[in-house]
Order: sequence, then C-alpha cells, then structure tokens
Amino acid sequence: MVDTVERLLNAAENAVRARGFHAVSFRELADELGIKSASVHYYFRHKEDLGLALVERYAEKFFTQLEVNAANAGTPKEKVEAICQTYRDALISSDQMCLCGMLGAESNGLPAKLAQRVSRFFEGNVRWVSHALGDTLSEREADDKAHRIVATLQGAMMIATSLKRNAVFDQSISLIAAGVPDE
Amino acid sequence: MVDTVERLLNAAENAVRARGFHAVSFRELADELGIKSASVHYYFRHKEDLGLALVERYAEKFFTQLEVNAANAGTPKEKVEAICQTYRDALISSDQMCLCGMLGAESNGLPAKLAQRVSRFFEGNVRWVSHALGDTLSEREADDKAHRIVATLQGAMMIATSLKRNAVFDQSISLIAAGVPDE
DNA sequence: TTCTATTTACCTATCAATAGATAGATTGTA
DNA sequence: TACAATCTATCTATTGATAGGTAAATAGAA
Repeated sequence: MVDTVERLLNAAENAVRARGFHAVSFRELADELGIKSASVHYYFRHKEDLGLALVERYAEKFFTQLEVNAANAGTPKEKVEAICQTYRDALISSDQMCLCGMLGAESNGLPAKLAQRVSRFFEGNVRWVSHALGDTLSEREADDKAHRIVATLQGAMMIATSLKRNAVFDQSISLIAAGVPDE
Repeated sequence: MVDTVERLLNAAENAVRARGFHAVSFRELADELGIKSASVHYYFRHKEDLGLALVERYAEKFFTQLEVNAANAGTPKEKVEAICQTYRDALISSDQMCLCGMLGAESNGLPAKLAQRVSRFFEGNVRWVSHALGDTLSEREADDKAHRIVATLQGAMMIATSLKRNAVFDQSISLIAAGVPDE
C-alpha cells in the first residue's frame, strides 16, 4: 500500500541475502506482501529486473552509509575502519551476508547484466579502499591491499553466516586496520 | 558406465560451483551423463544426499591435497603458503570458486544437515591454519589470524569469480604470508 | 555345471508442486 | 475519462520425487 515497490524490495533483499537468487520466487514475495504474483510482475517484468533494482538500491545505500561512516575519518586507518564498520552493520543488523556477496557467488548462474552490475559493486569497493589508503603506498601496494581488505570483509561475512556466529566476523577483521598507515 | 557415481559427482560439483545448489537439477545432470533423471535418484535418493556426498568428497580431496602441499612446509609462513596454494589450485584449475564457499553463502537456504556439513569444512580450515601458525602467537591471536586468512581466501575466490579475473585472487592474497612468522 | 534367486543399473511413465510469465478484467482515484 | 494498481485465470516449462518394469550380471544351492 504505502509503497509496494519498497516493500517488495525489502522482502526480496531479505530472501535473496538469506537463500540466494534462484531460491526466491515471485509467489513467495507476493504472499509476504499479501498480493498476487502477477502484481509483482507489474512492478518488475522479469526476475532480472528485480535483481537489478535490488543491487542498485543496495549499492546506493551502501556507499551512502559508507560516506556517512567515513565523514570524520582523516587517516587511512580511520577510513578503513569506516568500511569495516559499514560491512559489520550490514551483517549485524540483519544477520545476513552481503547481497552482492551472495550474488557474486552465484554470478555464473545469473543473467549477464545482473552479474555485471554485481561486479561493479566490488570494483567500487576496491576503488574506495584503494583511494582511502592514500599515497603513502605505491599504486601497486594500495591496489593489492584494497583487494585483500574487500575480500576479507566478504569472506568474513560469508563464513560468519555459515557458522551462524557473528563473532567470527569480528575475529576475521580484527587485524585489518592494524596493517594500514596511521598517516 | 565406468563409474556413474563419480561422473555424477563431477558433473554436480561443476554445476554447483558455477551456479549454486538450487540452480542445479537432477535432469540437467542426467542429460550430461546421457542417462535419465530417475537414475540419478537411484544413486542419490534426495538432492540433499547428493549435496552431502559432494561436500564429503570435496573436503576429503581438499585436506588431502593440503597435506601434500604442506608436506615440506616447516615454518608457519610456509604452511600458510601451502593453504594459499591449495585454494589457488582449486580456483585456477576450474575457474570456479570453492564448493563450500558457494554452499556457505547459500547456507540459510540449504537442508540443515548440508549446511552443517559445510560449516564443518570452514571449522576444519580455521583449525588447520590456527595450528599451522604455531605457538609464537597467543591462542587468541592465532585464532583471529586464522579466521582472517580463511575469510580472505574465500572472499578472494568469490570476488575473482565475480570479476572473472583470477589475477584478483593473487592480488588479494599476496600479502597474507607477509604477516606470518618465519619462525 | 546348471538352475534359481537376488541385485545392480538402469528405464518408462507419471505425479503434484512450483516456476516465471502473460492476457485481460476490475477497482479506485484524480 | 484516464490511468494506476491490483486482480483472476491461465500457460508452458521445470522441479524433485516415486512407482513399477526390465535386461544383465552375480551369487548360491542342487
């Protein structure tokens, strides 16, 4: 009623982050909202469209929140802590892994455009971290470090989800900031 | 013919690692072998049984290979390099991410026993690395470091798969060994 | 050895459930 | 009147799963 599209996206994000793109159906989402599956198709003609809207919204929210969390971060270390915090909030607030972590894993089974949009999310992540690391490091070093940090965050979310222990996420990332220049 | 079960497991592992558990069907596997889907059920009554056999075989192969790769590893650093190499081979040889990385992501949508078996794989990984790190570090430090290393390896595989660039895996893990005591 | 019983490794045929998707009506609001 | 937001009804394809059949191999007893 209020905003069916948003309720739909909420339900879909929740379901996809929990079980994966292929394990989620239009009917299931419709049932959750108390509407019919045909009405879901009214907003998202094809499942791929729903997926794209999902990633679009997720990425936008993510990078917005990232900027908020990094607003007062001066040093590279503080900036890296900010992205760690952003990932952590995503995990803790919903007890679910990253939407793009899930879709990235399923990548080879997704419609091409969706898979591509997901990979853009990762590229954006790496670019952000690489930039955050500043120019104390060589370009090569910054790039390697950025890739590692994003990989660790994603892997930590996945494993914490599998083990059903969020503490595992904190353990996994506890040493990340230590290796980043305090400027 | 030769060994239908093994051919079935090969086809299934390939398909699941590429697209996820729910995106793989009995008929598809049967078609690939030139048999009927009913015959797949003959070997694996339920899809869950297939999944369990898949993880069982994967874990066994993985840890066997890990021991081979670590056979001549003396220092913690060398042992960590051995597990990195084991992960790398798994990725490069098939251009696919880890079976358990995929299933771990889908965890909440899997039959309970299967999800549990997958989490055991991760626990085994962390235990191995933690032990490999030796006693130069405190138990707490070794545990944190082990969690981080496994998370990084898993995340790196996933992101490399999503970006379709295996070089991303190497970049992501290039700094792992540097932080491990050379004894 | 020969006959019989059992098992293995498939098959055909079919099920109910669910999937994504579409056409075309209906309802409410502006 | 016109449009947005839903519905009903239905389609075709696919899913995991099962019942029951069959040819060939194997094992055991006579």
